Amino acid sequence: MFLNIFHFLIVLIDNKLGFLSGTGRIRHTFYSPALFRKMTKRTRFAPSPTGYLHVGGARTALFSWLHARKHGGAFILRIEDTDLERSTAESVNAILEGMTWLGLEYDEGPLYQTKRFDRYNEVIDQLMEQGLAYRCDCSKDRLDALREHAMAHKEKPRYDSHCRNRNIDPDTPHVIRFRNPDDGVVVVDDMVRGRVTYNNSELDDLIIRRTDGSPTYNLTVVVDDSDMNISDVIRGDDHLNNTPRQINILQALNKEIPRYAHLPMILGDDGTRLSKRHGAVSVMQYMEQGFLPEALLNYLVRLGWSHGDQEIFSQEELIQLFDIANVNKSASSFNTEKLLWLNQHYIKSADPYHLAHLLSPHLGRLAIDPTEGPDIVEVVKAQQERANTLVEMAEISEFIYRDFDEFDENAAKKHLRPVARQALEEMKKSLQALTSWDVEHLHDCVEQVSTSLDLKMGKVAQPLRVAVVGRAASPGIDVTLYLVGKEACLRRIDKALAYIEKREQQAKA
RNA sequence: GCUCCCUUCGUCUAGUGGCCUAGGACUCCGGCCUCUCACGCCGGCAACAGGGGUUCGAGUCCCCUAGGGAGCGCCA
Repeated sequence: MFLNIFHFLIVLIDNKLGFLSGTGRIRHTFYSPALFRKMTKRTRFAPSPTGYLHVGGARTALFSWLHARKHGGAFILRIEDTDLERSTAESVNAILEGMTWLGLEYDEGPLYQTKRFDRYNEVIDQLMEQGLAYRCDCSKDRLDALREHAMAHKEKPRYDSHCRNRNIDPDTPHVIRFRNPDDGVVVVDDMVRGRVTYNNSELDDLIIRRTDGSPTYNLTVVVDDSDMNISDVIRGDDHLNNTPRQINILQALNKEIPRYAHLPMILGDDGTRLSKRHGAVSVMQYMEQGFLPEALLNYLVRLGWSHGDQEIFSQEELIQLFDIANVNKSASSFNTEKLLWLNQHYIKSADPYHLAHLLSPHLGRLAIDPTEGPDIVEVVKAQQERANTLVEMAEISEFIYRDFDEFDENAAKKHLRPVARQALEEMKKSLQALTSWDVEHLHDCVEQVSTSLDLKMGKVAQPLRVAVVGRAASPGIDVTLYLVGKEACLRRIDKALAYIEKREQQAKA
């Protein structure tokens, strides 16, 4: 019953997302001739929907996607949801959202494993018939005892094949185990790790069907990769040790062995395993924090991969230059500082119109309505070189849209002093008289006041800046005045003059 | 514990036996530019985990040690 409800939900989500996301749902049915499939590279990303898309998963997806794109192949998304307890529809949603934001479009999928139980059972039955799998009714207690005993004797815990020839009654509760070869070796010829050899004596008879009848990971992965004609399996290196078992199952099934590439993991900035305490781990958190997808992608691709000394890559360059063979073997630590630098780079070089579109929601979060102010594109142009993130850009642009409450203490102390009063008063007069409020005239205006008072431009511009912005940093003074607008400028200069006045009174008292 | 994997500046990396006096990037520190903040430009600090071999020659090949990671589930 639970299973059925679950299926129903998945189908619902599937349909809904297809409608919502729009991307990545093109089905390349023309690939169907099996022969043609074998000739083209087919990669997949196969997350289990038990949480959001984190940066490690995103990089795995990226490498897989690049490998497929580079070779003109197909990139397939498969949802590994056989763990009915932990899989959720929200997670599926979050993963698809993350991939869409990053622009990792898939050619086929999302395919759900929960929809393929019949096929897994078919394969398991086939293995049973061929004597390559068997029923086992060993109790949890027995298995635990086995494990404890092995550990105590400094051995690797292995199932002892106790039920191999016991012919257990199909009607009693049981699991099904794969009969692993007893001797010989399995060689994994990995595209990044090189040749890794395992002794079959290290492996045991793993469970492929649970007591409740559901198939387990190592079986489903093998069946799916094979059925979907995956030519290159690119995944995290936590799966390296599963690979020999999977190869053995594939061989028992008489199926072709795909090429493997096991990617090193991504660690937090302190060198320990990435977790929530490292701040942002979900790719959507990066969106919320004002990162551009191209920056995150560029950062992620350089984690473990390089092309000489090149740091900046366009998507086209990546597809052209990426080579899975150049991927490092060792784990790397996530460094937010460098990501910020890349983000700034992409903000700097982005099209202002495009950026304006992305900035709007971040202004919205500060309860600013971008239409109640100057052209947002002008704001973006003015701030493009001084923001590391869109969040920062919104924050440093707040003064354009509304009056600040207090002057920044240090800035006011330094620039809003009695000596600045004359400059501010002159500026006020001059601005009041100005008929065309544009950058050029505003620039002339500040310059003229400086000259007439025989002051360096900084002596006028800085007090003026603090008066109008509230703090000591902003775009060029002319652009700043222009964006704030005449009315607000005059109002704020008055406020600054009042501040100076008050300060003078206090000094006397 | 056992099996497998990994190890170049703080971080990401270049390096495929002589091009290495170990290069680039981020960070940091100086300086220039400048109306501020940024941007940009110039300069600086900083690494081959340790020990044995092989070789005329080792960051690069081999072995050992140390450190780190993963797997050893009726999780994926």
